[in-house]
Amino acid sequence: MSNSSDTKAKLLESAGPIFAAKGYSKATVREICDSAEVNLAAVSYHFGDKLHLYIATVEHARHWIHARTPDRVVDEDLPAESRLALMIHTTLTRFLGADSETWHLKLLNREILNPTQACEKLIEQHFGKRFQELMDLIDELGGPGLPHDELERMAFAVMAQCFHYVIAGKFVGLMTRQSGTGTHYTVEELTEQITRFCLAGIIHWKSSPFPENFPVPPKLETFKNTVASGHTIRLATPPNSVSMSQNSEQEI
Amino acid sequence: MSNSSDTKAKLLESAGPIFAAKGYSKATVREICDSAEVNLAAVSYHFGDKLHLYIATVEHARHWIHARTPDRVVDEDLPAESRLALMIHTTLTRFLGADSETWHLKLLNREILNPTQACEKLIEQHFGKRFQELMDLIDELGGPGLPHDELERMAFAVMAQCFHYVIAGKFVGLMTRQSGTGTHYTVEELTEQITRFCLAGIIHWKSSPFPENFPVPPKLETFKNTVASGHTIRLATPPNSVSMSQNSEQEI
DNA sequence: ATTCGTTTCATACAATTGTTTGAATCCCCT
DNA sequence: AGGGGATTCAAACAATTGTATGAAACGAAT
Repeated sequence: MSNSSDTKAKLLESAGPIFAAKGYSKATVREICDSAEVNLAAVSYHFGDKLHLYIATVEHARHWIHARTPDRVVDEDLPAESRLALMIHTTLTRFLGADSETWHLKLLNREILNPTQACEKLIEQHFGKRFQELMDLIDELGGPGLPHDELERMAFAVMAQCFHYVIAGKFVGLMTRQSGTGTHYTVEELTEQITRFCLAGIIHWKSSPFPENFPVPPKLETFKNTVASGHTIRLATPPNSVSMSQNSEQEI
Repeated sequence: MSNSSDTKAKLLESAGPIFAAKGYSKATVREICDSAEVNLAAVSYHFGDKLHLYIATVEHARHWIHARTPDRVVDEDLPAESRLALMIHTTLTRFLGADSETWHLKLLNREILNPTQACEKLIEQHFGKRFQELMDLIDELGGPGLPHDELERMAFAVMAQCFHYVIAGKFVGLMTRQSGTGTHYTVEELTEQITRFCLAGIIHWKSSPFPENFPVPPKLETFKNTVASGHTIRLATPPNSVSMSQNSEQEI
């Protein structure tokens, strides 16, 4: 067996950042093997094919993170507000950090946005824990008696804002280029912004009214000659709700 | 010239949904030509190459939307709360609708997440308008005197939540599968949720405190043995702020 | 009807990429 | 020292994809 696990490990370590940066299909096995300084056939020999190398890489990343992440990320003794800030700061730091340091999480993040076959349960388990933690926190902050679905969607609201600066970073850059506020998007400023915004949202959630019977948005096709005026809310929803409909064939 | 523009139009119409669904690199010229029922060489002949077909398609989509979208999407006479709800509803409806009806916007959305060379200014212009509209609305809601950068980031907070269900739809589906709340993610419920949450966040923004001196999040490497305890906020930020750093090589 | 520029078509080419192959090499064991 | 399984290597194969080519078909003007 000799140094068999050596090449295998080199491959896993090299494949991680590349898969994380370029995604499954744009990462080439040649590039990975070059980076790992192993022969091209090594992937086939040690993992069977590219897909199974990828799966092993995701597993590797999950283990790496799992081994270094305590069951509860935040200290129970802190006030809830600080715990929320801490969670947000941690997430932003890890997602916005240099590639070389944070590819593990970025790879999992890629799986979040585009789950692939064999990894769904893993992702579900790992992020499910973090998500539950966030929901508990929101429950504590938002006062008791919040319905489960509202809690869930508020947790998504927090996550969405953290994700946004990772996913749509280039867009943020474009939008802020002309206003010259590009320097206001450091991890610290974003942490403060998101924390304060979400705290206000959560704490005042119950007393925040929804403007009822707001005019239905005109459909795109008839936009030109229609002026919005007060109907009731349009009830027609797409056949499937949000769950599995979007991003149907983006990766793998 | 005969029916030259016929094939050209067929190509543009067929390329749109395909590029929108699969992205630039995964969409193949052959697939597009098959769908358009034109010869393979038509792309080369009419557009030069695949890239210029793509650029033309984005342009086409932008024109299509631009011609159907009034300068101001929302009615000035409505109360600001209703206008926010309307904006959010419109965005969600368009992004979560069936592919065949909404590929124009989805293609532009793809450009947002991953701007490509020739289209940046177009996207910037189109979405810049919508973004400014949103910022004006938040300014009106959040009371006067809000600094520009705070306004900007709040607008991103609203956008981020709308985008989230488009981008991370599969993730939402996975997370909500076990709790059985999948039916709570219709356009209407999401509109209400996001509107109420953001309204609370915006209106109570000024009075929402940031927990100062919250403990610094332990770095991943040392997670296991470190217990968070009160330092000051870590000031070290990644060399570049969020702007152009992420998603460096996802698409062409 | 012939001509000529435009458009379409079937086919071929070159580059890339995942995978395979069979020989060469290494390393442990007796 | 040598046998034998495990591993590495260079080269090749097959499939896909963007693009180019040259002939054929078309349509309007003469």
